[in-house]
Amino acid sequence: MRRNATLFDIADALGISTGTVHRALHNHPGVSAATRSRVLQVSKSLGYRPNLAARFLSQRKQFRISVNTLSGTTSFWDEVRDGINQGARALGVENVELDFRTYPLFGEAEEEAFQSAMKADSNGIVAFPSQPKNFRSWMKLAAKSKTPVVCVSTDAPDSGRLSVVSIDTVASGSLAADLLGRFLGRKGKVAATLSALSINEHAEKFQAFRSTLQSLHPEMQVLEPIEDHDAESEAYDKCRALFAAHPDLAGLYITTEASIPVIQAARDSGVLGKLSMITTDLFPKLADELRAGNIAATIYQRPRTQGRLAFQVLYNYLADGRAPQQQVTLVPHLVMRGNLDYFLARHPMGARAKAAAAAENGEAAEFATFD
Amino acid sequence: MRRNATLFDIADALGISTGTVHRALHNHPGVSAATRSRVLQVSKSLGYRPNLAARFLSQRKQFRISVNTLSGTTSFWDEVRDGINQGARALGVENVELDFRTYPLFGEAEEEAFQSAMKADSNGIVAFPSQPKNFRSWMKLAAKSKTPVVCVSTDAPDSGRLSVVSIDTVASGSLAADLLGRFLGRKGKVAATLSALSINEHAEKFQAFRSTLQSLHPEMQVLEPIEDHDAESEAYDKCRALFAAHPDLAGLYITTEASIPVIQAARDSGVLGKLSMITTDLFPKLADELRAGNIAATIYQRPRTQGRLAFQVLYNYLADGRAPQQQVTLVPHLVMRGNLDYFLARHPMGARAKAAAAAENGEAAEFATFD
DNA sequence: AGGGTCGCCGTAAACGTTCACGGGAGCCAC
DNA sequence: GTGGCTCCCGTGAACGTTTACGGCGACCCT
Repeated sequence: MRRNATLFDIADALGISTGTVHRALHNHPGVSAATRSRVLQVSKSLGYRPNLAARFLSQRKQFRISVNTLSGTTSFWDEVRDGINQGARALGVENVELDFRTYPLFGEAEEEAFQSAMKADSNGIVAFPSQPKNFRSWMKLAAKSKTPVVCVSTDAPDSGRLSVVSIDTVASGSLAADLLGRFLGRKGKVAATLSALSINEHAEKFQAFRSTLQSLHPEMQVLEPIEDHDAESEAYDKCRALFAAHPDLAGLYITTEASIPVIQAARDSGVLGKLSMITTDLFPKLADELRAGNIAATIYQRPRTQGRLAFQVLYNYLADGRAPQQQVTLVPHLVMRGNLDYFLARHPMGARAKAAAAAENGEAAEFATFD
Repeated sequence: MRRNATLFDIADALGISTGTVHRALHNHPGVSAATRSRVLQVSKSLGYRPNLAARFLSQRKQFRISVNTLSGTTSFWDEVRDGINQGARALGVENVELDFRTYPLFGEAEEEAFQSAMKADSNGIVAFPSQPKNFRSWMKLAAKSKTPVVCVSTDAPDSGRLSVVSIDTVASGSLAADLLGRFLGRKGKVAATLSALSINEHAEKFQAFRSTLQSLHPEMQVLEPIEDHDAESEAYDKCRALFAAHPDLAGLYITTEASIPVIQAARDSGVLGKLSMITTDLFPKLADELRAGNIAATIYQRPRTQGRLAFQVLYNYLADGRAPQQQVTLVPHLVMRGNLDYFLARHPMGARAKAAAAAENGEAAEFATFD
């Protein structure tokens, strides 16, 4: 069982010192081209792989990662942060320090968080770009000091971000379409609400929803999308108008977080029972509606997994310099009445209780919250 | 930014040596009860956390983990092994050596793999208990040398295994029930096939399927389960008989891997078009049927994630002594025509091409296969 | 009193990598 | 010939933990 080759093995084979080998392998100055190539040669032939434990111990590098996210009303962002923590803990070596900066949706607090992160010499940032437009200019701050930024949940295209971790919009929209089609017997009129068509993710979801419905269930009719601009009252009003204008509406896909006002509108319009609704995300109020049978299904965007992957992407880049994929997308989970209990047990409220119970038994609570 | 407390800090505070501190913290002999408690006291007050990089470097421990799985016909087990590899690579430090032992479903090769693993001084085993009964006796081998065993995909109750990683059977069965109910307009007759009621997982899935259907869609009728005992011909024959006996059958839930013979039976009986079927797993042939619209949906059991978690559970136990949960269950994914392409891109066949493309761009292929 | 054992503890060398420092060779200029 | 410079390279000390070894009492036995 031969152990891995070390720097010393390479140095020994060439009759040089480990310092030179190290410089050669890392393209540091102070090595002649001839020796460098000989080192690379021998390194490859010995199958050298650096001992990461020794590296971490030696350079004692503490990555400082700033996490800039919303202090949202639902637990979505709590779960994202939880996933980031989880990713950091799963690391084996603890050489990363997380700075959480949270701010409300509106206002300039987002920019302040960015500036504060830069001032604190963060090595990397995980951020939610609430306004992709403005985000571009925040990003210039980070670009100055070559600080990599990974977007989570929403992309900021052409902003120079390192990568983005989000739900696969096409998979979400298409799944919703296929489901609604089968729930409704492949006929009838359906609609969809979204935040704004100007936001890429929402536009893509709707596009996927419509095109899938047209190709798989061509007899169905898709109405024009409804934009609520993240305002509850707008969602409510527009949906009441929708239900009034289309009394024969059979299905509704709510891509936004604000599903409660839509459900309320359906209730007030008296169409709650005869409407098949598919919503997005999962939180207590929505769970109640799901259990009551008022909505058929909800698409869970796995915030915890998003957070965990965002962290891992950023960490791998910082630690190894590995360029990640431009985008990392993941499948959403489908939650219906049938499997609702499974998700509630893993939800922050339920999971906390469960983690406490696990701790009683001396078990690790870590895996209680995997999805 | 004060760094973490070290052994030396503790030793210094007490005027003793690091060796003693180390012995005290690890309950090693050679320390008086008095000093031990003082060490623990100071350690806690300083918030000491061991530097894992230093630990790994020092003890240079190479965990040897044996992975005993099926050489199955579908890609399920390839994906499980892939996930285990992924878990090992994501570790940050490379101190684990994986020994893969694969064997066919029947025969005594499974026992041989166990013996071989013990002979090779494996520190831990990830195994699939193909025959939970016999498994108990294999486990005695492992128990002798206190080798922890984590079951993957199927549990072996009362066998002394450390933990099990599998799909949540209740979530699977209940989801299938809820879906079929809504696909069929909440009425009609449905059936389910499974491998054998004597296998816990299958019994639980069916039980969840039936009880969810009864509670959510009480007007529907569930027939007695069909056991195929993992034999394709038996599945085919019994399903032909089923279709003949119940021409009004509306839905079918196939919990087993062997869905192809069932589909063939439906085709030969001429009921393929009017039957709503939900299957399990995902492989090329099944993808074709899904794309053709012959089955409504399939429940993907996320073998890669199962493998990754099984590895992590075992590793955390070996490295930190953390007792894991008795069972780790995960949600299955729902695959329909709408989101099929997403999964195919991540499947071994598609993923290989994608990984190659990512490598071209200098990107890490690692995240191409996440789910 | 000498020798042996046992319990407690200090010492120091490893593990493999990183990095600051310095030294020698060569070269040019004054 | 002295000084200064650059280019290449060796040296050695860190990083924090583990572990084999040895030492120093205290105690018991003959």
